[in-house]
Amino acid sequence: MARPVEKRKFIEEGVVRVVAEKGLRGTTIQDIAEAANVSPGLLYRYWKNRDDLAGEVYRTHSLALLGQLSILAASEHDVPSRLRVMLDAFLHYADEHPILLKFLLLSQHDLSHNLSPEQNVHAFVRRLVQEGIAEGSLAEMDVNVAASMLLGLVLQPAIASIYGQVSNPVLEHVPAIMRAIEGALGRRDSAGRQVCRSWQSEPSSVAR
Amino acid sequence: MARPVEKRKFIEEGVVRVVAEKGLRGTTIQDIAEAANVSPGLLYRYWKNRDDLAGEVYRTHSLALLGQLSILAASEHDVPSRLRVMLDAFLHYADEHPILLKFLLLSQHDLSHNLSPEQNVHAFVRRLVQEGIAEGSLAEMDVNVAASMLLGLVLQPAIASIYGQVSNPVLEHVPAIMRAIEGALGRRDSAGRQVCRSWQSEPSSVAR
DNA sequence: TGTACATCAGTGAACGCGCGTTCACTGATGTAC
DNA sequence: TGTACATCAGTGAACGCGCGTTCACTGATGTAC
Repeated sequence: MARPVEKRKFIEEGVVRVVAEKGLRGTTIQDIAEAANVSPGLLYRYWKNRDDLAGEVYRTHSLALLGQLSILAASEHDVPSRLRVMLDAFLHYADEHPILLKFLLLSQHDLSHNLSPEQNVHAFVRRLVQEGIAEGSLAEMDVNVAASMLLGLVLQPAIASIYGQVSNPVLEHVPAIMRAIEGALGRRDSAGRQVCRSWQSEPSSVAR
Repeated sequence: MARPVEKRKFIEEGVVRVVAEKGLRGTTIQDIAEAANVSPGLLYRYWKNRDDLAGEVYRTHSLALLGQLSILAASEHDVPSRLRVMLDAFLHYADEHPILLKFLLLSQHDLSHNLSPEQNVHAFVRRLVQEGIAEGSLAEMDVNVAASMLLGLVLQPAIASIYGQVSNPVLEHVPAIMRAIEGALGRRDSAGRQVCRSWQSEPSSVAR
């Protein structure tokens, strides 16, 4: 047992599982070591302490997810289409990696300081809302309120699915959530009809 | 220093402040004792331990808030009106008791087992959605998904305001959030026009 | 190919601090007579 | 009204367990010659 084995990854995977279950402050070094099948001492070869470990893992997965969503968004040409591909990818992620998502959502308060202000989720969504208002697909309103509502509309169903309050796979609820987003934020004319045609179009390429 | 002083209440208030800041597992008995200006030992006269104390306080405030919202809802005769008075009261609460709300939201994962299943927030909102669909003011859709979206639409702006991402007072955003709720969940006819008139009416009695 | 040594991922016993919890004690107030 | 005693909210020193962290050690693999 030496060079060939990479137990570092076991630890990175273990901490996600334990923290998702017990919360960061509720998990001990022993818990992590046991979950990773590793001696407690090994942790300190790679990280300064538990917060350092959890922070790095949180940062890595957050940026990976946000980066993936950014790339998908960049290939679409209006905000409704971007929202659709991102929603699709996010709920796909929620179905595939429920424990990882639980880790990310539960640890936000303790670990989000590991992300720089520009990497902040709220700021990311706000930029999207600003673009939507500028291009005329979203109704004019307070961008911060709109961003938080959009976030809530997407995150809460994902959270509910983690707690078994919503049926799996969540991916099946994309159409319902997409309609709700359109209704909540989409621009309408004085007769109450939707203004931007791209809300209706089918997804161009759905990642499954 | 004896009978006349009721330090029990200092502790109940102190634990809210500290847990809102550090999270339940991150706060020590010492922290609570200091915040309440009380000796650590006193805690054990009234509660079995920290979780017992926090659980009781969580339960009390959750039920008080939910009870208050229920009473307000009961005096309105359709779901849109009920949603409006509840939204108004909830955001008023968020403005008046931001630390208490932070405590309740942050401790959900650790403490919500202190509420019985019927006292669960998701179940509460789901019942409301079911009524709305039955009376025709809400569009027909999966009640669990609808309940979680409704919750997200309201909770996320409140959370954002706690973190300073949305301007205070949040109460000012009631009209914007109400419009979003209507758009996201309200029933529409085939022409896309709203069906239920009560979405438009002004609040009957706004608690300020 | 064999030998001697270096490297370094990984171990786990040991340490000591910080924390939750206990409990003998204090002293102000209430009460009996 | 005064005295003696009971009550009980509140204290804080002391204890001991559990936890984070350290570090001397192991042994498999790599490398030099």
